[in-house]
Amino acid sequence: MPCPSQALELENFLPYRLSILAQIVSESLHDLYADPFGLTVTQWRVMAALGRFAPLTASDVGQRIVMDKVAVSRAVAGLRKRGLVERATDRADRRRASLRLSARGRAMHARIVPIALGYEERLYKVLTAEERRSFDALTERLFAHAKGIRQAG
Amino acid sequence: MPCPSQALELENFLPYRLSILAQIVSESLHDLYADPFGLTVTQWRVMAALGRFAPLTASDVGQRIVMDKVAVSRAVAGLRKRGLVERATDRADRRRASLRLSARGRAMHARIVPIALGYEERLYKVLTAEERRSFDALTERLFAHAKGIRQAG
DNA sequence: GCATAATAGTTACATTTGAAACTAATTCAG
DNA sequence: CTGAATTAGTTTCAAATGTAACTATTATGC
Repeated sequence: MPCPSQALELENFLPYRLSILAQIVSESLHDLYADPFGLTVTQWRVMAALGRFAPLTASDVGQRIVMDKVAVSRAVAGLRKRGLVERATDRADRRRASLRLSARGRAMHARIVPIALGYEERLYKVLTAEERRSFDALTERLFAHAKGIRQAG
Repeated sequence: MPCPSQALELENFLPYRLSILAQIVSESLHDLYADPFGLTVTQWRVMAALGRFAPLTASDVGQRIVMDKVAVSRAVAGLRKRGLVERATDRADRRRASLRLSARGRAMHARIVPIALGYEERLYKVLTAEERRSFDALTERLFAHAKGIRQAG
């Protein structure tokens, strides 16, 4: 074998494995809230961010959920049209506007959260408590490291 | 507290964490091959599948890389236009066509594989060998379980 | 102060993606 | 056999997405 550069075994290749795992989890969860609540994945994430940290500006939301400002803007537009999110222009800096869930938005959020946590719990059932902690710690480290690598180039 | 349904802490929520981890890893890798080779993520995955398992039909490819047939069809069309993939209609069943990398495709594949494996190795450096095995085993179990949950409904 | 640059957010356009309809070939039921 | 049902793969049309341009407002340099 002249050039024994290892073969790429797709099924064992970390980026690929992470991608399909994240995909099936995200789609499974979406199956649970898409139909009853009519939310896209991005809309739900914006609601989740506001449910936890409101009030936030659109930029804050984007930072929290790692989503660019255009995507946030569109998700918020859709949520406002349905009366789920309220916006208040900042008096001091009128470029900014703080966002928060409306009463309706909070009510919907409160109904989705147990569904989301229930799914997560169901998923975690395949791991022991210790494995679960271990997995969380490992993903955390991988994430931090991946960010570092990316910036370093 | 009347309804103590735990709060959803987005930053600790498994589906969310997996999603952003997979995203940054996939994008980082894409940064490495997009510019020099002009491939999309889906095109690269098709090449990787063919590089490892050819010949495959389009359906086979879709199964391997968890991608629907429309996406495979489009990726293959692009790769064929660039002379990276060859198609041969099956004599026995003329609906099918087996796909494989062309000589050019193999050459490009051979140049990308070390880059991809190098990135993976770099990413894994933040884990010990044992942590790495552990992480692989845990993702494998989570993936199998997520598939099971999804089908069960 | 006033022109310039920077920031928050939206809009417009082009590309990508996904769902459904479609074509072509094969299988199956009677 | 013959017509309905299946399967492989492509095309079509609508929706989602990303990039870049744009508006409005605030900060900065001189």
